This record gives sequence, C-alpha cells and structure tokens, in this order.
Amino acid sequence: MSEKPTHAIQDYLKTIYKLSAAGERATTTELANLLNVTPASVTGMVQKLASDDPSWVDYQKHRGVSLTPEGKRAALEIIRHHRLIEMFLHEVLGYPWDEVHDEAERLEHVISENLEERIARVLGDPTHDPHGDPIPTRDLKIPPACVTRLSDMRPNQHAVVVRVHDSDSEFLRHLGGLGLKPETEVLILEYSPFDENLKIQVHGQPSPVILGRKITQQVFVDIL
Amino acid sequence: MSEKPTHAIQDYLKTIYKLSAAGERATTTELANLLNVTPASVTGMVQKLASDDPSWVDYQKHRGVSLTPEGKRAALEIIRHHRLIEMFLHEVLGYPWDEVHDEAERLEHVISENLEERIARVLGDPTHDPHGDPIPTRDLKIPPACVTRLSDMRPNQHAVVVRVHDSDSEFLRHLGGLGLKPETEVLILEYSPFDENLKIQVHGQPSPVILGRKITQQVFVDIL
DNA sequence: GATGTAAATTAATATATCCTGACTTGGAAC
DNA sequence: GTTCCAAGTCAGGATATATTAATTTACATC
Repeated sequence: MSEKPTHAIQDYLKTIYKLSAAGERATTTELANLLNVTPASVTGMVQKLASDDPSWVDYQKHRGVSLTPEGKRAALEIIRHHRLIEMFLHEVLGYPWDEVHDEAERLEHVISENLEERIARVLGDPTHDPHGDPIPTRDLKIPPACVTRLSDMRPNQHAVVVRVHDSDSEFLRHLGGLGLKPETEVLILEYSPFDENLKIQVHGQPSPVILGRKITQQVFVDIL
Repeated sequence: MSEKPTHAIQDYLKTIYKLSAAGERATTTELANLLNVTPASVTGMVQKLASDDPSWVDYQKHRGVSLTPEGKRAALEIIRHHRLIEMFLHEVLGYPWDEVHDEAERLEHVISENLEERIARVLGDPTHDPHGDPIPTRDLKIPPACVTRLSDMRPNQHAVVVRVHDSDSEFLRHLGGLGLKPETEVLILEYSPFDENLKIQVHGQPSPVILGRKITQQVFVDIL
C-alpha cells in the first residue's frame, strides 16, 4: 500500500493529470504556471515524485512528466473529491457556482474516504459537478469530457451547454449573467467570420447576445 | 490585521485554550502530551507564538503560557469551526457522534468564514455540538460549560445529561450503547461509597446499569 | 555544423515544523 | 542550605517545500 501523498503532491498530480488529458507529457513551465510556483520548484518536486517508491510520475530530464498508474489513481481520487465537494457546496449549502472552486480546492485534501462516500450518497451519486465536469466514479473511471466548443457552432445549429471552463470566478459570474450554464439550450443565429463573433439566442433569455471567441471557446456543447 | 495562524499554531492555541479553561497557565508537558509532540517542540513553538507580532500567548520561562486576547480570539474561532462542523456532519450527513471529532479536526483548519456562516445558517445557529459542548457565537462569546458530573450525583437525584467528554471514539460508542447522550434523563438508584459505583436508571433503557467512576466522571449533567 | 534563445536544471538558501539528546532550573525533601 | 528529580530549555539537525541566481540543454535557424 502506498503512502498517502502530501497536499502539495496531490496538487502536482492533479495538475499533471489535467495537462496530460490529451496524452502528451506535461512540461515544467506549464506546471509552474498552473501551480503558481517557479519552474525550479517544479523540477525539484517532479524529481522527488519520480524517485518516490512507488513512483508517481515518469520523469525524463528536459522531456516533462507523465503519470504512472499509481499517480493517475491518486490524481483521480483528488479530482473526485474536488468535484463532489463542489456539487455538495452548490446543492446542499447554496453556494453560487462561481464560489465553489476555491473552497473545494482546500477541502479536497482533507476529507476522509468516509466523508467522500457520505457526500456522494447524499447527492445521489452525481455524475457531473456544477460546471459540467464529469465526476470520477467510486472505482475512478471517468467518462471523456465533451470537447465540442460553442465557438465551433454555426448558424441554425441547436445545441445544449454541457460544460463550461471553471476556476475563473469572474468569468463564471459573467456566464451566469448570460444564462449560459449546463443544460441550457442555445440556438446559433449568426456567425461573423472576421472577428469570429457568434450571435446566439440563449433559451430563457429575452434577447439574443453577441459573444466573442474568448467566451465561446470556453463553453462546451452537445449538438441537438 | 493579524496574519492568519498556520494549522499547527491553531492547534496549539486551541489546546492552550482548553488547558487554561480554569484560568491557570498551560504547562509545557501538558501541551506536549495533548499535541503528541515532545516538550522541546512545545518550548520552541510557544517562544515563537510569544514573539510573533501580535503575540498569541504570554510566555514566561518555566511558568507556562496563557493566551493573549488575540490568541483567545483565534482559539475560539477554531473551536467554533470545530463544533459547527461536528454538528453538521452529525445532522446533515448522518455521522454517528463517535466519528465526528476526527473529521472535524482536519476540516476546522480549512473552511472559510463564508462556509462557516453557511453551515451555521443551515443548522439554524446551533448552541451546542453533538457531545453537548457549547458552540462559540458569531462574535465568539461562549457560555460556561456545565461542570456538574454524574459522579457527584447521589441516590434519588434526577438529572439530565447535558455534555459528555468527547475525543475518545471508543468511549463515546460505549456511552451510546448505554443510551447516555445529551438530553437523556437519568435517575440515581444506588451509590456504593467504596468503589464509587453508581447504579442508575437511564430513561428509555430496559434496566438499570452500574457504572464506575471512570465513566461517571466524564458525563456532565443538570440536576432536575 | 555553429549559435542564440527559451526551457529546464542545479546549487545555495529560506521557512515552518518537528525531532533527539544534552543541559539547566525550580522547588520539595531532607 | 544542599541535594535531587521532574519539568523545562537549548542546540543541532531532519524533512518538506519554496525561493533566487547561475548554468546547462535542446533545438530551430542560419
């Protein structure tokens, strides 16, 4: 049985997981940016992660890191904690969706498996968090996240929002104001090829809105 | 504005608070025992606590420590977190009372004031935790805990349990089995002066039980 | 193949917290 | 008043994680 990773290690593993979603290795600088530490700190830590027994990552100098099975397991465990907590804060404690991330970021490291289980039970084993990100199951399987972006839609297409990029509170409040949240339906009215703006009608909103690519790229949809 | 104390400091302050309930200063060795560190570590930490600005404690070599107003404030803040969390785990997530302490011990350090407030709101501003310990109010006032012990009762006295000593999970399960929890009424039937055993009838239980001082001293009551 | 630059690494150091082992102090008992 | 022991303190060092500054590497471009 492997030792429980420290909080810092959990953060590294989670971040490496996110960066290697598409299969490539995570680089030192990318990690440093997302973790808000210097590249030198990342180098030091990933060397440790690789030399721990069992090792959490596969590390090669100047070639970045990827997770070992053990590292992936630990990463998914934390991601499950994070997303269950977000859902719980939203559903049970009435948190607005733009405030859940930061609170979950701290709680995810300290809840027991017992508490994780009770939270999942109370929520009825939810499959997605308030931003639409999939929650790993008890046995740490995770469905592939939807990757179709609102920015890929064209006039007359009809779609439903399934996921929005989280972690920026301000951005989430803005989306909330527009009515753009998971399960909301949208109809594309116009596409402007030069600035890549989209004019869309959000279901339940009084009038259409025009959105730039900065926004539409962060909203993921299923086509209806 | 004072810096937020680290987790370790919060634990020290909380423990000093508990030890100085009666007004005396907490000693190095007592602290070391309760915190599961060596006396030398305590000396090092309390010196730091005293030299921080603002200082958390008043420290005099070989004379132990007491909390400054700032230290007391921080201690009560953590105790409020701890007891609200215990109540929340019990009431909302169905934790048995013997499991809440350890979980709260970790969560108390990471919840935001926002979460504290929402928990209090959902619970309807409870005044006591599941073991009967009083919860400091929002402005950190705390009523004196009841100090009459079941062991002080004598035959024919009728009392109601208001508080039991927490933090030992096994002991709590035992008490639970006996039906001894806050708000339960008891009637003293016999007192045996030599071994200090008490025979009592617990309301709702089929038959009386005989309890030794080790137990009756840890149960606090109001006389009816 | 030489070279410039961005990325990554190393080395030295800082901070927070803990430890062990050696030493000192306070105060009770003679 | 000594003496002695439990309690307390000091010194030195360990671990985890971060920093900055200096150096090295990879690789695209000439």
